[in-house]
Amino acid sequence: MSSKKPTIYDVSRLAGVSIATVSRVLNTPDKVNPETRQRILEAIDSLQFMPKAEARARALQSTGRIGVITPFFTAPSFVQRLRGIASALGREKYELIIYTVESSAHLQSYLVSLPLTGNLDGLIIVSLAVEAAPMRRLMEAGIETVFIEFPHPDISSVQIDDVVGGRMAAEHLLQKGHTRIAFLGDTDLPEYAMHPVSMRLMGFRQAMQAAGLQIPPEFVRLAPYTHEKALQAAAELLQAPQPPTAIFAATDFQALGVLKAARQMQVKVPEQLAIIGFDDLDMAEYADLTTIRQHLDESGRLAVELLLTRLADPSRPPQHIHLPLQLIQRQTT
Amino acid sequence: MSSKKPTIYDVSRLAGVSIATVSRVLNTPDKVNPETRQRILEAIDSLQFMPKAEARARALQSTGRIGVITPFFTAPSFVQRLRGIASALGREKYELIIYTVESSAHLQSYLVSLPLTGNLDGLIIVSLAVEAAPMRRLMEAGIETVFIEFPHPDISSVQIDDVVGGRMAAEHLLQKGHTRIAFLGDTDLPEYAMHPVSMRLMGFRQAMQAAGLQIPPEFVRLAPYTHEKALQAAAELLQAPQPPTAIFAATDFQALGVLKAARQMQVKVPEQLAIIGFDDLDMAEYADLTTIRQHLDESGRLAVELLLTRLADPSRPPQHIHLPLQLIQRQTT
DNA sequence: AGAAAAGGTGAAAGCATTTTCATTTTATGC
DNA sequence: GCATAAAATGAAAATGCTTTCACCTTTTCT
Repeated sequence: MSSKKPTIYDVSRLAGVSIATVSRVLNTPDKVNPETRQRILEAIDSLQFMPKAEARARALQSTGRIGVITPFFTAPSFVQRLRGIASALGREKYELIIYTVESSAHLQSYLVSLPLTGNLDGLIIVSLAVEAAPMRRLMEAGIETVFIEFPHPDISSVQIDDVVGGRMAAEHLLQKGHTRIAFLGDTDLPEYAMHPVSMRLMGFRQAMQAAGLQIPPEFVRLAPYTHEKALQAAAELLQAPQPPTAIFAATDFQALGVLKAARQMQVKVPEQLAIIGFDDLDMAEYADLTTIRQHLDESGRLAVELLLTRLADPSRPPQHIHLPLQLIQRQTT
Repeated sequence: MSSKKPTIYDVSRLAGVSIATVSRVLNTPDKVNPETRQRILEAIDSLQFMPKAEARARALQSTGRIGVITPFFTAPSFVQRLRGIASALGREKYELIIYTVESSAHLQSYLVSLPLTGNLDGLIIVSLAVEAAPMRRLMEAGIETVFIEFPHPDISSVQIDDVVGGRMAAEHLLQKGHTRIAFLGDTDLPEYAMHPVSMRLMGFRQAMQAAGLQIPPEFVRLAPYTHEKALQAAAELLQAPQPPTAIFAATDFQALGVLKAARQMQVKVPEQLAIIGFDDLDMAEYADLTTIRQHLDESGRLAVELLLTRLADPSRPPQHIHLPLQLIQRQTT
């Protein structure tokens, strides 16, 4: 019932001595009279007293803590990464602490305080750009760090090549005979986060160029990362006088919006409109969406493994894992 | 060179500010002028200043840690709850620590160690059954606890009434004129976790009974929690000589499998087959699935609020919030 | 322009414990 | 007995940090 944590003062009061004596019982027991000591020990027991700060400091010192800094996870792709991380960390003796970031200032504040007061053994930073100075502090504080989706020469990372992915998607559509291909990306590019979508667009552009094709400017659409907006953008594309015959959506989540638009407009997929996504979310399989798989779960798992390796043996050099991309052909192309 | 460990005072002197400002740079960096902050950070770097965990713990009365114990989150519903929790906790000064549980023993081990070494201020336990003894220990350790989906008189909780939800789903289908209604639930009922699906089935049964209808035994199907298995179970139902005209899937995730089966078998939804799900996951909206919304994000958010309220004022009595369910009518019924 | 709100900062009051130092009590030697 | 060393204890200072409060600047609004 009484949830108040007892302090050394409570003990001293109960035992009828000063706090100094209580402290001595704890630290230098032989310096206090056996009878007094006994009385104080009883008081300690009956109050369930535990010198908290110390216990905490000690616990935090050695106990393994691994932090994950991630953009606030509305996007399913972050969730799937997190799932990979959690599953890899599951049986380890490490605690998993989640820091969600929702603004650049927020990220900065974490980067300032975590190395110093975070008590972390390791840190995984997902899809966020970190500047040189905070990074140096991280390293000096002895926190092993792994980036996901952010390359840095001195820090281990797990990356995918979004440019190649964009190219793969485009080449797949080209190979199916499409020439009028539109691109749908998202606009949610907070300045503090990576924006892989731009890279995918770049790859898409490269492939189109290589095939000698122009992309009409109105075929490159950006919409906020919601189903409705994606749906709306797709609808506008399809209502144009010369609509595209294929759409490359830079994220599966948006591809689903496109699919829904096609359904609503009675546009047959893939006959009248081919759709390809990117990510291979869980839902992509359900929706039979052709997509570029980037194995999100795996990226999280690998990040944890990189971290654990380095924690076990800090002399190991940083590694940079490039996760392969894979075209998953389903029903929408 | 200099042997003494630098303290916050050294930093403040070097940076020409008060110790308060240095402390703020560490704890609430956005509350200090960028230029000042920069100067202080430089001082910190040049002195290799490292705040002492013990002193910090002392000044900081609360440890600022909130744990979440959740079954290992493959299921999207857990993820959405977690999202609610993370978002509610976002700006608070609490750390969010995730403990994923994958077996009964695992859960027990957490319940044993967390009260002692966890250093937690609060704990949210999601969809897990906790016995009396471990719970007592939790309370004695002074860890405020909130349950999601597990009722207990002395502990705050956020619950939904799955029986009512099952009834709502059934009544909706009945009202649409269906009489041959099948039920599809999942079989993943680890002994340590709650199994709301059984409750939903119970509600479903009640409503059918109230309408004077029998449920043929073969119309109650259980399948593992994957798309494929749900799809397969649905296919079997639909291939029966007298197939159901409606299916109530106990989770949206499985409802999507049913939808896919219908699509593959060219069964028209909702004309030939009505489908209703449960949860209202993000995907439900995309799939235009009629479902019972249980507002998963909200349940996480509420749990955090309950916890914070009690942490702020432990004398507040435990609350039990019953989250209302809501029928979301979309295109599949 | 002046008033009100917001932003930034330092002085000082905690926080729970250890440690120093002075004081009281007890034991010891002659 | 009586000084005197030794032992036991408490008051208070110190620890290194956070946080509140009040004050002083800016900015914003009217």
